[in-house]
Amino acid sequence: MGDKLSRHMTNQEIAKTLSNIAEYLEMTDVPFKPRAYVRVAEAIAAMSESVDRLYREKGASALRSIPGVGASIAEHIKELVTTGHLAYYDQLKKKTPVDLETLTAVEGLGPKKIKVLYEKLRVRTLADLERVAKAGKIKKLEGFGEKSEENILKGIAFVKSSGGRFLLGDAMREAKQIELGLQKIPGIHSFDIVGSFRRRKETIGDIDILVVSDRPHVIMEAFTNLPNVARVYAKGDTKSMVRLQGGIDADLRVVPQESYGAALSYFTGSKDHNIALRKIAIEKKLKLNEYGLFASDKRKATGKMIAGKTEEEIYAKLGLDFIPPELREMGGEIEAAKNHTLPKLIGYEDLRGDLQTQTNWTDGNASIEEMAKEAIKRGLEYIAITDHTKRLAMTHGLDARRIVEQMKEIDNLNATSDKRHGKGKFRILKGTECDILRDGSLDLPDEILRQLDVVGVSVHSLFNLSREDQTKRIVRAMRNPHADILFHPTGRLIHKREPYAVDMSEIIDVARETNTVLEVDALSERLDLKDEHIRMAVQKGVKLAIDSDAHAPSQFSVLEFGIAQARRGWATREDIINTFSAEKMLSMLKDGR
DNA sequence: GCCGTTTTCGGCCCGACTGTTTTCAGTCG
Repeated sequence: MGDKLSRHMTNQEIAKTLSNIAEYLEMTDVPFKPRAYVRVAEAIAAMSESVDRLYREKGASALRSIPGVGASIAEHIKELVTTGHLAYYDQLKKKTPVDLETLTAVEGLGPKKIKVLYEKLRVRTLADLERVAKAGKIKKLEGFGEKSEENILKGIAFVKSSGGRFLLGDAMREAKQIELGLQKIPGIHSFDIVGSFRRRKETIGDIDILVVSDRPHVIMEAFTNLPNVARVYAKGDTKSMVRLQGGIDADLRVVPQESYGAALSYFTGSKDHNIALRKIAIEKKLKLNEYGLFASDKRKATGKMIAGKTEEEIYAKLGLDFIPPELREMGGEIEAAKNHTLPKLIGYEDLRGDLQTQTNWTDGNASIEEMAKEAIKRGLEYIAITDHTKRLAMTHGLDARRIVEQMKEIDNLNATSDKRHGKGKFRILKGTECDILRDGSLDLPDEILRQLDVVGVSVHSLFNLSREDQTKRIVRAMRNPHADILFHPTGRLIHKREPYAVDMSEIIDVARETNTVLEVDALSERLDLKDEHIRMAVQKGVKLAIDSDAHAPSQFSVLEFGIAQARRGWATREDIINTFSAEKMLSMLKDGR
């Protein structure tokens, strides 16, 4: 237990505490303070180096180098990482002891309304909220009404429907922690995260881990004592189950080397995919389970083992091409594997550029140059700078005058980097994330759009137009001769907001007709397009782009989620325009320069 | 609470939309 008390605090945890403080301060109506906390929370969440470590190694003064951190927030962070608590925060919590995170997850509920609900109706949890809403007590409150109560009930239903599932990105962070913890243990031959995580589903119920080792006891001991384990449900000889600090459950199983492939396949699923594999085995007079592929022998419990060490040999013995985990969802992959018609999926190393990034010209937190440097570090050849436009006032969106200025800066940066690296090394592309206005017109004039390399268009307002109006609006934007890419086409936020009502098959048809690229926004709360829409687009020959939507250098890492999503949509390298060189990619866009 | 080619105070990304109102507060982006 000793090392659990002094365990390091992650940036996410610090950021969450600070943003909760901001919400509590909103309740008290103090001006500007909340913004100060939110600003720091965002900066910390986007940092790649650990704030905890920064403090431990360089002291409190180093904390001041984080943008937005002054004397008092530095003190708070210090207290938080050294004691695990923050008295100031505890005080605020005590005053309004509500489950902020779940209540704010309800669309339309913010700190002010939560405060009223607590003070008038003692609402602390989602269950309390549902009870008073159903009892018709909310509509009687001042400032609320019939409609608010209805919307709250709808919001509760949506929050509940996420049913304890976690975003792939959050699961990935936890998985990496576990991997780091286990890496140090001697006797681990291999370590895989299996289940829906390995299939890269957009949300994950729990983290299933498969370890090959001859020393299962050591593994069990080490796993259940990892610093980010909050509680242990079960600890056996070959299987343990725990709850992690972040709230996700994780199961770990140890298998022997000879069963590795069979176990990998079995625990990766999907369940229906496994059933289909077992049926094929039975047709071939074989038996498949988590220990291997066996000759069925009616007299004995198990016959001779035919395969099991690797997944590849199991698929081969069943007469199937290897099926990548992302496709194991019973979407026709078995037939395709039988007929040797599986697509050659885009690979995790195939992206050469990123076509949506924001900078400190609007709501990003790094300069164009810093974003470019990080992209270079990650092996990309180009990025498009696509800051917001003026309609998105909150981001200080660019108008025609400022975007012209930005273009000049990009020209300068490209020119100086040409001198440093030689021509054709890395290219910063001029772009925009141009708002689609109510009527489908765009937030920048055509003569500006014409000068940009990459024009992304997207919806950030009026999410509740009718399906017909929303579709019409987006289609009109796509028909603009300069609109190259439709960014995050459905606007959904997983667990937070439904996609807006829009006819995706019409959008895909219009994309095809107008040569508009559809984006796969890789942010793990967006993953927009969804896998099924990617597949529809690919089938119709519509081109896609996989973008990070990065607002900070560390956020390029989400690209892997976008690639995963594209793979789940059966996309190949050729379907994705930013797998090509900058020149080739640009030639594929509408203006085709 | 933070910050400064506007340094020790006085500003702080702010407009659109919704549902409540009957002139506005809260939320979202």
